[in-house]
Amino acid sequence: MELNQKQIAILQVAEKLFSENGFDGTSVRQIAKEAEINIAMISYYFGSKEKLLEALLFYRGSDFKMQIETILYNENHGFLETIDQVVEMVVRRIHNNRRIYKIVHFEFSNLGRTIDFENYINFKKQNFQILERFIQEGQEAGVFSKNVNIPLIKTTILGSYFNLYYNKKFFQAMHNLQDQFNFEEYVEKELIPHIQQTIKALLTYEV
Amino acid sequence: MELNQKQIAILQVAEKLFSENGFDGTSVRQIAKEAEINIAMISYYFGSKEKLLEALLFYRGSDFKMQIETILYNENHGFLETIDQVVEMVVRRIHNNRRIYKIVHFEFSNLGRTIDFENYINFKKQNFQILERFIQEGQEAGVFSKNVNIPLIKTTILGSYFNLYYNKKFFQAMHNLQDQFNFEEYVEKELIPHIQQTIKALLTYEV
DNA sequence: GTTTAATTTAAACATTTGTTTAAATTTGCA
DNA sequence: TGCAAATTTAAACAAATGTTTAAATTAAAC
Repeated sequence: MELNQKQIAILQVAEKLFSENGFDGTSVRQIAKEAEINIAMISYYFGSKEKLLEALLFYRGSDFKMQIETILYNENHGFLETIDQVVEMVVRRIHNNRRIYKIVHFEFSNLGRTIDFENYINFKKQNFQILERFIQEGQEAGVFSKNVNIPLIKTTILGSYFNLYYNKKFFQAMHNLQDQFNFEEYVEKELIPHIQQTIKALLTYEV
Repeated sequence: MELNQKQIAILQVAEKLFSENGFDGTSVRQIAKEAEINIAMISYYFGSKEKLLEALLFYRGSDFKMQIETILYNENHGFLETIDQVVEMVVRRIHNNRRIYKIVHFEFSNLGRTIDFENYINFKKQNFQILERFIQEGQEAGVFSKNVNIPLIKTTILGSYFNLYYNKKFFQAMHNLQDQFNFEEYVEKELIPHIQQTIKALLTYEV
């Protein structure tokens, strides 16, 4: 599907509004107003509101292409240093794509709404396999513990990020962080080091 | 606020539907139909749809009372075994309350919708402080590493659970788990041990 | 410059939305 | 039993929803 500049502008507005207010909490009139277009343009370009969401997922799907391979096969460093780099990169990437992740989590985590996710899953599968192979190499090299659930390692990395993101408001209030809590700064200075430390600990922990 | 049986039944239906379809994706007619009541009963009992949500959060808030204290101060066991028990209990508890957590995550993670969360935050704060004190004791006993971000430990535990929950469909497809993937079983047999292992590793990891 | 296609517009559409009304029914109590 | 309060009902309300229409405007092609 070819997208012109106007279509991309609409998708970006839709992504913002869907992630802030949900799919059902966003009206096509809101999107049209914020994107400064006529309501009918949404049907004209995308067919319907549902198809607009599909187009958005497809559009962002191509953004998911990741540079993990270049880090993993630039093997000048040790396994533990490489893990640090991978965690840093993964967290920054999901932070950049947090809106579309939120949409996916909330609109598709139940069985109700269904669209074709084959591309999405295939892409994630590829990414995962690269990480899986790296951890296995570390295990064979005797650096990483063998008794770990590799799929759940990614779950823990992403989960730590998103649970902070989804509870941002409460986290700040709970831990008496300064009023003008800077989420991005906290991610860089606290969350990324925490996850790095956690994953390294797990991968070197002998039971 | 006193709630009779009929009101509680309505709240439970609302909780199910809100968590499956979101607040805006659920109509009062759906709730009324599934709860087998007349639409007007929602206004009659709760005032409005928004106030129904507030009542639900308040109702579930009292469920959040947790039994962590009884585990932590039954100090027959070592610190590491106690951590295992705490993780197990926390995960099971959020699993039981997963619907209301999802509602909170998605309806309140952005600044748009706001209601009074003081009770919710105060309660979570109390829970957190119990855990915090326990970890500090472990640190003073020389069992736990001192270089950890305690607030983020809870973030990692909850995040691991919810990221699996929100990606259930994809996780299953990605890792070629059997078709009749049993989420509850996977939580018990794989996720809980994984998180236990992760937290113990982190708390004993020396940098 | 004319004609054809693509884009943009305002208006209208049928539904669905949350809420209210006023009458009917049930319940609790003297 | 009689009466007042609480509950339940069907119907109606205005407002908002996603989508379509047909005309108007702009861009592209010849």
